[in-house]
Amino acid sequence: MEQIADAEDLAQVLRGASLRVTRPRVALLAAVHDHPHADTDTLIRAVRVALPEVSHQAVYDSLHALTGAGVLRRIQPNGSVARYEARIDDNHHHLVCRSCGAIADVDCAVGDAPCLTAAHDHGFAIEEAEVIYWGRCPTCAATSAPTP
Amino acid sequence: MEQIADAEDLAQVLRGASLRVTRPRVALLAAVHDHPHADTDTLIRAVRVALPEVSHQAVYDSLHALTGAGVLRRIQPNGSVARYEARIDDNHHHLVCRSCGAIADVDCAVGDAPCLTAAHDHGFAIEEAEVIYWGRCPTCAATSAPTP
DNA sequence: TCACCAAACTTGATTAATTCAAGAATCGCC
DNA sequence: GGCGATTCTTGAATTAATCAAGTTTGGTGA
Repeated sequence: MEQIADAEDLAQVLRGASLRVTRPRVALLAAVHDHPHADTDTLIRAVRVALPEVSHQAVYDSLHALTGAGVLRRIQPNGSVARYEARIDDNHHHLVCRSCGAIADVDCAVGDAPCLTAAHDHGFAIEEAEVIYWGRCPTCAATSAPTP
Repeated sequence: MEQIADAEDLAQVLRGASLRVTRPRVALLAAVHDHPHADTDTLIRAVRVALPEVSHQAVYDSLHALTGAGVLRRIQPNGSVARYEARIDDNHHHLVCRSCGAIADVDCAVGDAPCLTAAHDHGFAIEEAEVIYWGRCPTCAATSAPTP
């Protein structure tokens, strides 16, 4: 549970996004940095280590505010609950383990804004491509079970 | 609400996947063919047009069975509920509208099993790549609102 | 430094999607 | 046609997330 960035840095991130700096938000940002790809429940618990009295609603509100401002990114692989990550402005994608649900980051192979060209865009104005690689993490791949 | 494939064809699909052929399952398969990318609630309603007495649980069970057998594919773009599609064995991806949630299919630009090479796989055994293109559908793009 | 006010937070209830569980009905095989 | 396992019905329970009303707090301008 180490603090990767100090409170003042995180406050700057919030100010930079025109968001008010509150204790719950700073604690939440720290929690997301500490627990990449964590779900909401994990984040609530992590925030409460620093601020025991924070309500779950404050965390939900903050997650929405920070996600809306582009400070956090929400991801939600197929049967999973919502998870959040401190979004760096790179264009990275995710590896998800079918067995244990572990998530890892992968840089995009093609470039900075790749995959943005679909074969046939049906008239859609495409803004972003999200890629999820499904497979088995090293630990689960080593386990006997061939395919769960 | 036209039947795209007749009941016997759908029954064959089920038998081919070693699944028992039941009225709810056949009706569900037909419903998924008729309503591509529909959510569970829509499918329950569609199934009940043909079989009014079907329980929601039967639909949930059938969706799990057919998804597990590879006859259907479950997709769930970021804040959306689960949606299902009759999975043809091609490797196609999805266009999702950020405004209205509309989903369209896109063939994969790169080939049959593309994108399967990530820059750095972290030791994962990658089996499949899922791509979601986020943007705005023609209708929503035409609407004044620049970004919702 | 102080006071104000909108934004953010607390508290507590509510919704929506999905799952769990026990017993009845049905499918496929013999 | 009858048997046994699977599937379906019924109804309750869980979980994630949202809604709503009232209180507190951060930031701005006096």
